[in-house]
Amino acid sequence: MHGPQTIERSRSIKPPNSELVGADLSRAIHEHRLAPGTKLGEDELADIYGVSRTIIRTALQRLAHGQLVEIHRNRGAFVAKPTPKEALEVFEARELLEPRTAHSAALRATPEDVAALKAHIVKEHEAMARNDRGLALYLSGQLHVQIAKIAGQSTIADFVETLIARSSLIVALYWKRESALCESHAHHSLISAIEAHDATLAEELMVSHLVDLHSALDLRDVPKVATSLKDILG
Amino acid sequence: MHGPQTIERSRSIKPPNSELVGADLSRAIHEHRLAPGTKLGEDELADIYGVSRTIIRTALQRLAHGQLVEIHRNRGAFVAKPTPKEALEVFEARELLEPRTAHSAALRATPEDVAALKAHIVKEHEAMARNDRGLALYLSGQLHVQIAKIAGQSTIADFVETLIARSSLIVALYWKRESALCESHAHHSLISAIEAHDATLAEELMVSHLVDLHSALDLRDVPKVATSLKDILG
DNA sequence: GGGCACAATATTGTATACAAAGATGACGCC
DNA sequence: GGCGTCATCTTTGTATACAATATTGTGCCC
Repeated sequence: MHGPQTIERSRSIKPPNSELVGADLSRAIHEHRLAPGTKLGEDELADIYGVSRTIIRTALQRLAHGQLVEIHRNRGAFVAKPTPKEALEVFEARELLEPRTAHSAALRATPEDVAALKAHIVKEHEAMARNDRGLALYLSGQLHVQIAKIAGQSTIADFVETLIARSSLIVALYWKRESALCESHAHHSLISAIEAHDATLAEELMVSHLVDLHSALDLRDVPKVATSLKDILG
Repeated sequence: MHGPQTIERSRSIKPPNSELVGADLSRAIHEHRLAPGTKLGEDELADIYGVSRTIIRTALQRLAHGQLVEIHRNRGAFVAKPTPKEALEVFEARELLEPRTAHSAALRATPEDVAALKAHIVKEHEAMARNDRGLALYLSGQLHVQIAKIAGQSTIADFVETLIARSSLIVALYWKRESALCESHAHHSLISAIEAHDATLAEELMVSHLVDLHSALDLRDVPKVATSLKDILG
């Protein structure tokens, strides 16, 4: 069984604060180590991270604001389980924002930016080669965030970051296609366009990449990771 | 002097929770009763609302995530003071998102939606007639939020809500023009276009409305509401 | 034997106590 | 007299204790 137990606490000497805890949980969700719907008990997490519930609550509230976690009053926090409608909205929002960020990024990217993107892709490949699906997925999302940041619109970049995070949950629930190779190819050509400062091409590539991702989702069905009850009944 | 002291605590019998406190503070910021840079001391707010610092801290953290409040570690929370760059980004983001929401809203608006928008405008007029600039400003922003919600994209509507809130701070800092009449007119024609389901027109009107707002800002200067020190020196 | 009511338990919500960090003011030194 | 340093004080950060609510298990009644 995977769950909070599998999260390794950071090895820093100082006890982690809410930001570190939040980042760690966020990463675990990104990498699909925490499945949608998983209960995030406060005492449990407090034990794991070696801090008081105060820290944990702060971290959970932060994640809840980013809609990675749902908090039900008096019932606790759970890894969010986006509905098909929400999933659709997230991808529609991405299709609205990200082509624009790709465009701007292509115009503004410095050689250092491009180098960072390429280094990122290398790590992505390594993770895939290692068959580390979780890490590959995380890195794949972070590339989109990085492009948004290069675009120099930190406000929109923040939005994109939120959307990417939620996309990870959506992939966990609604992904129907196994091969992720196409993605890697899409990222390559995208970076090439950015490197060549071909904004129009970058924008077009981003559009088709997102459409491709979007079409790899099966939003008709109920979530694969069903409620425990439903899971048993199904 | 204006400040937290002027906030009337809600009269409900039950003590307010963090959501209520956050909403109240948010409203106070929207209405310019709390100026950018104002210190939001935890004990002070706890006294005002009659709750413990726990509640206040939760509320402040929520507001900080929406960038209405800045929290500096070990220094406390302050009403945010967007820089000119941030202000520009907020309006660029609005110019990217809101025309789209106006377009969708025009296509989807039900008669009830339109009625609600008109009722909203009436309240806006009343507030202006009463010379209640704060309330008028709040309502003016909320109209944009309402349009985004009618568009049926709750994800994007959330983004717009954030941007509107920050816009209120930006107006407090960078507004150079006194007359707000044009706004009212813009809102009128926008609603008419939505009522007529003329999506293209609604989109265009939103663009020009935002450009108009944007151009009414003076982003070259440093914030009007200066740091206390600067204020004295200037 | 099934279902409802109630009690016991576990978990979250809130308040408070204590610790740590920054801000302020006084004192002494240059 | 100005400036730096140290001590005091205020304010925030964290942990813990207590209260309130939801959940679960038990027993009774039908």
